[in-house]
Amino acid sequence: MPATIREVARKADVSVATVSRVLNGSDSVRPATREHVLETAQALQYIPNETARSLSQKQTRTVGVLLPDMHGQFFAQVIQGIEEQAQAQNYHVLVSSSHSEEEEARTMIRAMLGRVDGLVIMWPKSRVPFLSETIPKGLPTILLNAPAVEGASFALNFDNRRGARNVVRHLIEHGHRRIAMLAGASENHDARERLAGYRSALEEADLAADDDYVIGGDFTRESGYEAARRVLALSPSPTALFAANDSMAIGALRGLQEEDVRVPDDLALAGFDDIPTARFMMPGLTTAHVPMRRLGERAFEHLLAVLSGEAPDDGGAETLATELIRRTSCGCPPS
Amino acid sequence: MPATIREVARKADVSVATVSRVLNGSDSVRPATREHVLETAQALQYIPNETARSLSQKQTRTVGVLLPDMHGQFFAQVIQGIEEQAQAQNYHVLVSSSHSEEEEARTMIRAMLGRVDGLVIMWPKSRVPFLSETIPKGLPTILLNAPAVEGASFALNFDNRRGARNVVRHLIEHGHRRIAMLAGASENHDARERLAGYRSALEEADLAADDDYVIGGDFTRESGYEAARRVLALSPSPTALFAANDSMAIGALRGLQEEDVRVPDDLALAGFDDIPTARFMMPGLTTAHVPMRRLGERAFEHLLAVLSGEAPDDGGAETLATELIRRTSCGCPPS
DNA sequence: CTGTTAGCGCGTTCAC
DNA sequence: GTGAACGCGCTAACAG
Repeated sequence: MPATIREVARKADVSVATVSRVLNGSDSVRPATREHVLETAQALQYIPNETARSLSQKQTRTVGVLLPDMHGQFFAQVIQGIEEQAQAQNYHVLVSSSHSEEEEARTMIRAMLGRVDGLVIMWPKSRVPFLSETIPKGLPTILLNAPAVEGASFALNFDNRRGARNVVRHLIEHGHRRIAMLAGASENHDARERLAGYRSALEEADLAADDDYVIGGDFTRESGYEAARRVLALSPSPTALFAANDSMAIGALRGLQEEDVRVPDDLALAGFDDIPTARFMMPGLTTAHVPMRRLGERAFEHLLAVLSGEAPDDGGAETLATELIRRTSCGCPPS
Repeated sequence: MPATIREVARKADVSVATVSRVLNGSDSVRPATREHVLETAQALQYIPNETARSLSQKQTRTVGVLLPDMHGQFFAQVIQGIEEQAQAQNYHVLVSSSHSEEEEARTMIRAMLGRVDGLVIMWPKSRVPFLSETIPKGLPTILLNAPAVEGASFALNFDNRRGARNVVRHLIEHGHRRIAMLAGASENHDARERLAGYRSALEEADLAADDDYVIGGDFTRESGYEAARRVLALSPSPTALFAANDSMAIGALRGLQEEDVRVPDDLALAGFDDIPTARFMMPGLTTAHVPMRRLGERAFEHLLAVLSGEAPDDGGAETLATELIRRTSCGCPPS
């Protein structure tokens, strides 16, 4: 239905090569010719067939993005970070969300093969086994929030351990000595790192790290809500609670308030991520800010770099710093 | 780098046509031949080049999705709805978020042209002028949350007006007679409809609709937070506040609580959307549930229908019902 | 500067 | 059943 380059060429009385030249801005074409071609292209409402271009240029100018199912707020921010950079470079973004199941992820990756020039995969699970088996050698791949780099071109992580340690340190500075932790799923890489950060802060302050004080959760608000009760059952009672992410902290806050526990007076609380709502909780949630959008941006930037041969393809890594955000749930005065 | 169909054919000692046949499942091929081809394809790690397939089949099996910048849960949910359906039908999703600027949207649409078989565009602004000028005739387009259907194949909306009316009615049932509204931007279609619903509920109950009681916002938490002060300055004081979306309601709740206003005792509060956090606010936020994910699913379903000729391409419309969710911010007892 | 031509990788008639 | 050959729309040498 739409006009092809050939029709434009015929109508403008030039060759397809010339049309191609003027449309791709490049080469040398006589200004008069150029203008004439441009006009007839306009008149014919000519739109280049991107599929054909991709085929002949052997590049799709598209990156595939695979994200886990959860991470509601993250989803948006990461993609927007990627998308913004991509857009600026005339690249496109093909998304697909696996449901955190290995087999499904495999399927999705296979489906994207041949449609993308590179991949960005967020895979917070501990096992990252499928990469080398599923992704063809030579397809640049950026791994997000994943424990290992094997088979990937590059890995991007937050500084979870240090961030968590800073949060817990801050709680300690407030005078707390019995600090419980609401942990994430043990097979989640971020969750493990944050737990490790918690432990190292405790150790560094010569505080006992009682395993009973580590309560299991799964990063959902619901699990945080349910954990509140278990925290209150702890003996001796902790005076502070560090949740491995804000969603759980928000769930826990709700659960605590239902039990008339005052935060931070009866129990100080801190989270991780600094999701947008954290600031609007009452009290405001102290947390570690995680640059989600930046993660997406860096992922694309680096992908583009290896795509254009400016960066090696053999597994570098980078860590993005987090920042302690003091609000009032930890006991800090309102600013 | 990857193997082509030709190599498979040569290695298997058959023609490319045969390879193509077995790979596309169809036609009649001798079982022995089929198996042999399958094996060598496997051995060569053959992966069909999707770009080439698209070119020869004149279809990309890809849908483009254009969403406004407004971050938040919506983004994720709508895309996931679309993506899930697409995945099931072996389609792909190309995303791109405009920044709510017409010109930018145009650019993004143009960039996707020739790469997609259809478009899903969310455009809550009142003016939807660019469609017919920018989108080639014949490219199926589903419009989301938009006021008009001109030039689109189909339009999908929430029942904002009815939903808002129900929320306000509920507030009235609680005995409130002075109900203020925290409205969204006036150029936003959803916001206008919700305002209209508010007004009709008031009218229906013979309550005065004082314009002073309508406070302007922009759907962000921040605008809700700032609006809280203005609500408190109203005279006579309203006894209930209806926010046009949950984000603003959450911002307002925070602002009110900072002023020691008790919700719902001093001021009842209700929102709209039922975002995941609404339930975890303290008090729980009464709101209208909006099936965001379903919106995405329906969008793809219908797009596929027109793509396969099962549905007309000439501008039908559908409205998705919302549901009143009673929590405690309106004065309802905890369940 | 510009036109001709050969692919890009695959689906698909149309003969055999 | 199977193979040869053409075409999808465009880019990229290679000639002029």
